[in-house]
Amino acid sequence: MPVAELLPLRDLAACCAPITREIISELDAGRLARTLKAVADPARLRLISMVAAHEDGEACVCDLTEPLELSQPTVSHHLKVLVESGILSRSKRGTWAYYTIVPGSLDSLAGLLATV
Amino acid sequence: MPVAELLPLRDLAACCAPITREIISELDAGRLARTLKAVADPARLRLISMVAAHEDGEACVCDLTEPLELSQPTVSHHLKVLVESGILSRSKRGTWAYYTIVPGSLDSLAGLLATV
DNA sequence: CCAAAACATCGACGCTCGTCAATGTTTGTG
DNA sequence: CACAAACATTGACGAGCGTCGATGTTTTGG
Repeated sequence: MPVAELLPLRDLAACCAPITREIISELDAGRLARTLKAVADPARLRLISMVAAHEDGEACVCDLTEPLELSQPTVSHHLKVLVESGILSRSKRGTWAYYTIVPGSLDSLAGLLATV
Repeated sequence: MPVAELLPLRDLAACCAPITREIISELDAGRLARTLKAVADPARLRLISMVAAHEDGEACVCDLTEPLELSQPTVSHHLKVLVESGILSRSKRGTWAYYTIVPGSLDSLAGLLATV
């Protein structure tokens, strides 16, 4: 089944204006909050940072578990949250799962927060 | 006692580079996550939006309780979280408490998320 | 076909968070 | 001074979240 069916971030960036332009609707507030919650975690922020800084902009779980000092299931859980939010994308090659930052996703999210 | 002693947002914007420039430290990740958590809530997003859209960019609790369909203590709680995060500021005039968006706060937060 | 490696999923446990009713505090008014 | 209005604070409850150990799934290698 295709992965890119519902990407909350893409929906938000396409439909919504920045927070301070007009009063955000109850529905959009809920969707934006869910995406922000995905980023509002120390472990997930570090994961994003580590994926971006890694070679070729992609990293597998084994690269991330040790420096994060978290168990492998926990890291997999966090990565899943980030993928479901449209911030990371997952591509499996062999036994390894490589994670990449979805281009423009963080900028879209930032754009919804910015005043201008 | 003075209020503007520890403003997490101001600290973060002053000390940290965007997430994707270099690997964020464990300490900075925790601080940035706390600030993001303050925004990652539907009610608080709508509060920010409503304060920004209100006349003169400021609003009191009585202006916000009814359209949010939340109790007054809950609204006060959310506003307190936003003030402690450095996103809103509170100024009391008479019996009323007026809330305003701290200039540049949202942009600083957005800047930490943006890729460029 | 069997064993090992790399992840994903599950179940469970504490802890935090959002919400409200009740109460406290401060300011203005008669 | 007494009363009302506007908020803030407290205490409590249920829901959600981060974490882990244990287990399941898939792929590679012999």
